[in-house]
Amino acid sequence: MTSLGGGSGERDGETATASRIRDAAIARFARDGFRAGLRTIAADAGVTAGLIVHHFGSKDGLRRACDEQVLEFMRREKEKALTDGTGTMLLAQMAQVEQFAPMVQYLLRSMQAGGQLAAQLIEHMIGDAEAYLSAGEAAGVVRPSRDRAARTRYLAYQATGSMLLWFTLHGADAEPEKFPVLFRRYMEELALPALELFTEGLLVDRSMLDEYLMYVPDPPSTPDNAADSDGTAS
Amino acid sequence: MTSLGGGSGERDGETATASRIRDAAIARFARDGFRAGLRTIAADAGVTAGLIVHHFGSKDGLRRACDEQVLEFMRREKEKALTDGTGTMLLAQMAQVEQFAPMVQYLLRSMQAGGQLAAQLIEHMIGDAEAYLSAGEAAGVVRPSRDRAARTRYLAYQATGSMLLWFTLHGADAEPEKFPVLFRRYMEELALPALELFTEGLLVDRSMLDEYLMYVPDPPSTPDNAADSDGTAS
DNA sequence: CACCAGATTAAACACTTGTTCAATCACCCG
DNA sequence: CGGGTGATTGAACAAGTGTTTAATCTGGTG
Repeated sequence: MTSLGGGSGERDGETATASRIRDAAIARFARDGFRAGLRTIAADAGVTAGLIVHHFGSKDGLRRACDEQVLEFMRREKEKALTDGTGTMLLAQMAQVEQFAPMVQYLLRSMQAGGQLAAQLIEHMIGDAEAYLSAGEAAGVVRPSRDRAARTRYLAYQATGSMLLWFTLHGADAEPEKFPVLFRRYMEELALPALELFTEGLLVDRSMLDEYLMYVPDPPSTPDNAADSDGTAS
Repeated sequence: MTSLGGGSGERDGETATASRIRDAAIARFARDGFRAGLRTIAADAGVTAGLIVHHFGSKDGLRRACDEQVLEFMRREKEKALTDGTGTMLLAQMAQVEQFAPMVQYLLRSMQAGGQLAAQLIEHMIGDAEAYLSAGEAAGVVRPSRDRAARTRYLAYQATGSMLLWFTLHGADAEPEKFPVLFRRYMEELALPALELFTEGLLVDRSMLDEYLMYVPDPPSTPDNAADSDGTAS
């Protein structure tokens, strides 16, 4: 196999070898984490370590190229499938495709490490969830919230974070071929409690919520909360 | 200050220097992650790198000692405060105490890396949540679930995972002194949507849940789900 | 005091890391 | 064919890693 036919081709101004290196790096970073050495990646791509820095400047440059590739891949795929508002479903679908699994795994690794890609991705997901939840509200299937932006962020963090933690603890590090089945297991384990919580809630009465609403002076709409730049300076 | 009076003293059979090294390691691991070098930790503790391996055998031995210390610290603290069933409140309280903040931060690092401590901790939290939710059900304030064990795991992963992700993305790495205020910000941002979701749910009608219950053949109780025996074995 | 065990150190070791450098190779243009 | 340009290599470098080893220091016991 000289080139992966499906997901990853050369970007403009990129030689075939460079993109091969980049793909090998994504796969290796996904498998071993970002502490993987340049020589290992070079061996995967059938080249030398020196050539990598010749093409990408440095290891950090290589990682930036990987980030960009994964992000653009996500952008492309997003239009081909409907999300459930949190991106979890989208990721689950992509992880089933053997070709795309490394990308998803790279993404998880990126979130473990907390890079810029992770932040961008989360913001994307929040944006999608915002649209999705708004549509749901308009259609009358989603309850309105007292603070829509806060709820959107909350749901996105919940969905993504729990998935991240689950994979971290269940050793998604190990064999990449286990990844798709792990993903399915996660979804199966999660579906019922999630649906229960979303349709029926957890608590029987409203006392805790009402107490909180009584206690907190801040009214529903806080425009500066959506930006999340700094917010509370005290 | 020769010894930290509050949280960390010598354990039995441990010299004062050893515990000083261990505490320095916890703080340094919390600050820089587990890739922190032995020489850095040694400098923090005012000793040499060789002495560390003399006392702990290896870097991994040192990390095991740190894990054990943090875990035992958590065990001790757990009895002094009521949890909200997920451990989040407990962590939030502890993070406010300047002395304990490194422990909490070490814990987050441990979950980022996915070690054994993280798995143990999550199991602890799930156990606590189990008891707490059961008590809530008995008291009539928590709705019963069709699969209590699955819901418990789900809630624990949600709470812990979203917190982990939030801190990873909001740069809890940087300044340790920012950690307590970051924690408070997280709780404030989270409280309203969480309470809303827990008391009112997200969806207006039950169609999605009913569809799922119709579609899935598996009845509520799956005994092998509660144990989750294999864990991180690979 | 002599002696020993443990704490502690400084230096070296073997290894990996990312990066640099000069040399070679391949190919395209004139 | 000549020449130049970028791809590519292998070796070297400097810095860092965890670990080992021999030596020194220290304190308690006979």
